[in-house]
Amino acid sequence: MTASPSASRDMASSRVFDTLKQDLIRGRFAAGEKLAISALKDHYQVGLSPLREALNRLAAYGLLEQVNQRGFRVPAMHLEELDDIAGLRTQLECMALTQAFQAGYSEWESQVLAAHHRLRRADEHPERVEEWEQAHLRFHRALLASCGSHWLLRFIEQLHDQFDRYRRLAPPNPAVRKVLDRQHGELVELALSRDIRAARALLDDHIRMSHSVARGCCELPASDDNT
Amino acid sequence: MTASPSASRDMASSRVFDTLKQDLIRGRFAAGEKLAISALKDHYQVGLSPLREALNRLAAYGLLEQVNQRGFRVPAMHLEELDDIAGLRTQLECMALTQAFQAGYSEWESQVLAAHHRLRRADEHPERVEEWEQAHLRFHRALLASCGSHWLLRFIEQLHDQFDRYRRLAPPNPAVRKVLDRQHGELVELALSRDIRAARALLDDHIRMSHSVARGCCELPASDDNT
DNA sequence: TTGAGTAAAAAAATCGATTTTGTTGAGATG
DNA sequence: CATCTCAACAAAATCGATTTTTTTACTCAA
Repeated sequence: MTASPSASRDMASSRVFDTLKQDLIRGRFAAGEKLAISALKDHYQVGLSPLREALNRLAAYGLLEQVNQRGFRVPAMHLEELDDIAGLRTQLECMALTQAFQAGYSEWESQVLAAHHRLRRADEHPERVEEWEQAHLRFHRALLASCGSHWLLRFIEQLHDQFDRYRRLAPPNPAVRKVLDRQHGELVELALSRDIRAARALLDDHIRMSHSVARGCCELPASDDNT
Repeated sequence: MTASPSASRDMASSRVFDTLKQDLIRGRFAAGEKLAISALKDHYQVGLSPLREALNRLAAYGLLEQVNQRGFRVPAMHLEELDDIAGLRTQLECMALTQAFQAGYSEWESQVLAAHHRLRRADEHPERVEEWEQAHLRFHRALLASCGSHWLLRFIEQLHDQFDRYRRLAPPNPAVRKVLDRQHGELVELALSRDIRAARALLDDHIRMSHSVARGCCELPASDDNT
């Protein structure tokens, strides 16, 4: 789940890194907001050192900004940046998809099918949003997993997190969700039949649709409020 | 120069981040080596907290590995990974180059010319290796700077650092250096004439050449020694 | 009223010490 | 002789307190 630190459930800094990361992606903090370190310390029940280490990791990961001598703040959100993220994500995922189709064998197919099954299961309980989100993330991960490039997967993961930060601003939309879900199923079929061209086009559409949904909600939130 | 923390010359943690980052890229530590934190503390003349914060950032950046409850270690180096890095770097830089050519205007052209001039100047003093390295990095940065994608540039920078970690293992080779230098000049010309196709091919060659040089030295160092 | 200067308060960064965890090796046991 | 246990040690992670820097609040002069 975490990007960089081959995480450990035993370290306070890793624990707070994971939860803070999720909270940032879920939009629990306002864009541009300055983080009050001592408040976080109380909220997450950790000491200063592990908290600061987690904040440093998140800043290096791009989910926080660290400024000179005045702490950490949540990055502002701009329509422009969303477009950048979505466009690059499309390119990198299509690249990875192509390689995954070329390199993937039966183990990969099994993992994709399994992940898709879990995603459909999660679909049956629309109220458990976080479970669906996790299954969704894992499905897309499984789809590209066999691409063979550690670094490409790493960047895609990072972009996905950034993208979700925008996408999560949008309210749930059952109609859109239904379309996206159908696309997931089609992606699985195209993966099994190794139809690269069609799969790339579909993945492109898939991201484009989430993109336009997120785009609709991006202008609303203030881009630079301070606290 | 640094990737994530909009750096400040005033923070101990940022200072040690920068120097440690350079030392890692320059290969001052053996691949796979476990870092002795208290030794680093003495060597870099900082306290534990800023040092640990820097280590955490470097781990999130991918220049260190953090393991459970046993500190930090320098990532092992594998031929396989070098190929991954080089391949992805080629793709991303070609992508950025194309966009840069489309979007770049006179200010960009000026910056490219200026950076190239500084690189040629640095060439005149082969003994000042670090100056050349910096000028080289800045030249490539200037070439892609106008591509318009913050995230693409960020990933390229990260890959460049990873690539250099391998490339720096190779001993200086004046013959290769001469070819690479000529290519820099040609890239400038192609940038000014906006010859995208030729420039992409040349950039591909350029990276491929560094890649093969680095490749020659990658099998020698032990891939997983512990301390 | 505004603006520069300054002192008090708040926040961030850092330090030193403590706690926790992992590692090593001697001795006991099968 | 191999393996297991457990104490002693070393290292990492964390805590609490201190130092440094920024921000705020206030005074006084233009």
